[in-house]
Amino acid sequence: MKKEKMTVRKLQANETKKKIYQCAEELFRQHGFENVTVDDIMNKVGMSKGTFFVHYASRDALLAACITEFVNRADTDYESYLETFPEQTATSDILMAMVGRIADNIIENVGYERIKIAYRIQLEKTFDTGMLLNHDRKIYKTFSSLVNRGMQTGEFRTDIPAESIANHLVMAMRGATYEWCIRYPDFNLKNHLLRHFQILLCGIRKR
Amino acid sequence: MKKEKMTVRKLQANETKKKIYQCAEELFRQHGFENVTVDDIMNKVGMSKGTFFVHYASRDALLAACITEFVNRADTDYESYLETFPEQTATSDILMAMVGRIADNIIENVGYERIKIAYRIQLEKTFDTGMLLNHDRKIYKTFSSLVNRGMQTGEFRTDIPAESIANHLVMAMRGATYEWCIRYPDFNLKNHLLRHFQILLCGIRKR
Amino acid sequence: MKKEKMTVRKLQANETKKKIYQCAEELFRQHGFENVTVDDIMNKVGMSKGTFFVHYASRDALLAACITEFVNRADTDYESYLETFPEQTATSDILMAMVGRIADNIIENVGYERIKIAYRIQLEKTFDTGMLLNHDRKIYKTFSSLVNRGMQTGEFRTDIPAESIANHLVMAMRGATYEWCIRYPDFNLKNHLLRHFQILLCGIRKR
Amino acid sequence: MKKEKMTVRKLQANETKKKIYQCAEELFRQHGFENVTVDDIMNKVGMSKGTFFVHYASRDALLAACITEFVNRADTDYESYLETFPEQTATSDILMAMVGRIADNIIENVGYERIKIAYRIQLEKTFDTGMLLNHDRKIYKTFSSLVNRGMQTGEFRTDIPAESIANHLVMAMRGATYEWCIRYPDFNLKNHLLRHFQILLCGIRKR
DNA sequence: CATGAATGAGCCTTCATTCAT
DNA sequence: TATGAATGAAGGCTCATTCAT
Repeated sequence: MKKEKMTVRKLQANETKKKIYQCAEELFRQHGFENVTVDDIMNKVGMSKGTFFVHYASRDALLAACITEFVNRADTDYESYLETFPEQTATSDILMAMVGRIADNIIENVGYERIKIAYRIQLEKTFDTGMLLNHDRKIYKTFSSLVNRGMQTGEFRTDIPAESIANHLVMAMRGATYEWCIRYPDFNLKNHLLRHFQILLCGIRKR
Repeated sequence: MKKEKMTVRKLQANETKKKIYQCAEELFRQHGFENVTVDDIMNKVGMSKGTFFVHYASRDALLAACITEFVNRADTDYESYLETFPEQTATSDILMAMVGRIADNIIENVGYERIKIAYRIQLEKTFDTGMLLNHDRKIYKTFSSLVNRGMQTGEFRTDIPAESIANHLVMAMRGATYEWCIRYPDFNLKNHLLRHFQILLCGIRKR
Repeated sequence: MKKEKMTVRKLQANETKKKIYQCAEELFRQHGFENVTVDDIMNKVGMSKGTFFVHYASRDALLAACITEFVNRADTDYESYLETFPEQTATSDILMAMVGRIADNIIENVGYERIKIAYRIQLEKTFDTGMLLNHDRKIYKTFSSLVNRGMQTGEFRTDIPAESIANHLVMAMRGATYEWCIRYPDFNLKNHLLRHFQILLCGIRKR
Repeated sequence: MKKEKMTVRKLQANETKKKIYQCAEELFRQHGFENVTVDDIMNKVGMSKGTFFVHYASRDALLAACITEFVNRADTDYESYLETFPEQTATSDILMAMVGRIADNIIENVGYERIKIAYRIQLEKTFDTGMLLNHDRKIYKTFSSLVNRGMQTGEFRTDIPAESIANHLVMAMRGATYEWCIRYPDFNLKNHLLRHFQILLCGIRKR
């Protein structure tokens, strides 16, 4: 009985915390990180400023929470996706499918504003940028194993180390994503990305 | 006589404005745009705060001036550089030389901090970002004409429009530069850029 | 049955109130009155903030309770101590023994931090300082009767009223205690006090 | 001409700073150090809060300035006063005159509220308490040399080191002053001090 | 043109207290 | 009784901008 009461209140509290988070996030996306004050957030939430500090130790704590969220959103498990392909599928095709899927994830799951913020933060380095770059290591590994597969099947050139090629691919991904951020909405991320990787693929193929 | 005095004053004024600009720019590079106050700037200049507003309408006006400068710095006339190559030079070689030159210009003339700021500003869009993207059109044209040349000499594939290829190349440049910004100093821009373009080149070449 | 429960609850409540008091007191001694918040206290107690206000009407109410406690601690019954001396003991000796005992009580029973707080509060007069000065009247009486005894036995001068001399002695006590507070720990209260009273004693003795 | 203008403005600025100081000081005396906010001060001054920070780096900076002032006020040069006495004057008389003069200085020049604050600060030790105790060293020396004189003229007992006696005297001064602070206005500092020193003097005299 | 004192809106944070559960 | 989420009034401090000199 006591426990239930506790749960009800905690539920409400969580609701509040979530609302703060959501309002903040929306404002961040609209106006950028540094241009949103605690006042702005709590005005939007419709509660008192003091309440903010009940749920977040500081403005920075909320920022950190946001960034963590962004990273998590981008952290789709691509590895498992790879296993869905029939064994005889050409590595190039897997690679292209992969790139398409990543693009979809970025566009739909992460979203333009969030990505933009993530890219800004990396340039500002106010926060531990390691998080974001670490995350990429997963992508590095994914690409790396993919390139290796292509080398073993004799599809890809072998004069450049697989790892190095993977680096180039990730860099290209990031480059296209950055381009999307600054050209939005006049830039179709998926299309450009696919075409770009087609060119890169030609450059990687054994001839 | 009155005129002379005016001239003297104007000269002094220009001197002052320039000094403000230089001090501000250095501070911006050191601490980032948002973290430098008018006080900081004028402390460094060694003049009073009021003087700042004599020469710049607002803090933002100075920022805008800075960005314009950054763009101009990057605006080396690469076209003329192209003409220095003997007529029979392979387009691939010219392209690679070109990329190397651009890298040198970015690294030495523009500099890491300035580039980083420019890239940040594009993401923040507090200012007219058009400037920066316009500037690139020059590079687009340069790459475009280069790709065209390669197509005419039969070196490059012709199934993709030259302009489109140029777009991919510029995007790759920007991607590598962004990577430099976030990985600095553990990332050799010129090396990576050249290797990356070698791969791209393979993807563009006729086979 | 209901009654028993009530008693149980009351006991628990008292327990809680006491715990709050003890934790608060320790924090006050460590960090000073103004630097301890209700949060700090209840954190140490390990209960919720709301509970504090169940037991104390306000933060100030707790402070008042503390001060009362301090006073009570200092309120050792010195009178009864006096009676332990053989009748023929010289008054000077009793006086000195008395002073030594008071010093011991201050040092060991009351303690440095508590005394310091008490002395500060008297200067701040945020609370009813009367309490503290009233308490002293007991000491006045003790000293007074002692001085009277000395006069009757012909040990002490009689040109100054006994009460007035007692006032001087208490003031000297307080002065030395204040000195202890501000020179702690480089000041041995008991030693200094005894030496000081030796001088005073010389000034009081009949010659 | 330019200089004069400068002077006029600086004069006004100094005026403002002084006004802030005076208003602050008055509020401090009325309500105690911690209970006065920058808002309070500037409300009284009748200028904007920002102006406060033009003249004082922080609230604490103002507090420090106040305390320094208090100390300076108490720092009357008693040494020179000593020299005004005819050579054959009895040391006891000089000592008593000295004490009277110190009392006058405390009462009239320093003032009740300021002394109270100084004594509180010593107990709080928020600030460098050294300042206040250092100042006393002057008094120590003054008393010390006076006691020495008394010993040399054979007026004072010599079984206690002059320095030690001086310590007792200063402590007594401080004790009486503290008493004044907490008993104000029902305590005549000068009278009590003189009577107290008369007793002490008896204790110090050779017999 | 240069100065720098004055401004005031704004910012993040703290904390005693209330109250529904 | 106990809880802890919510409150809101302060508090100290920053900073771009204005303006009289």
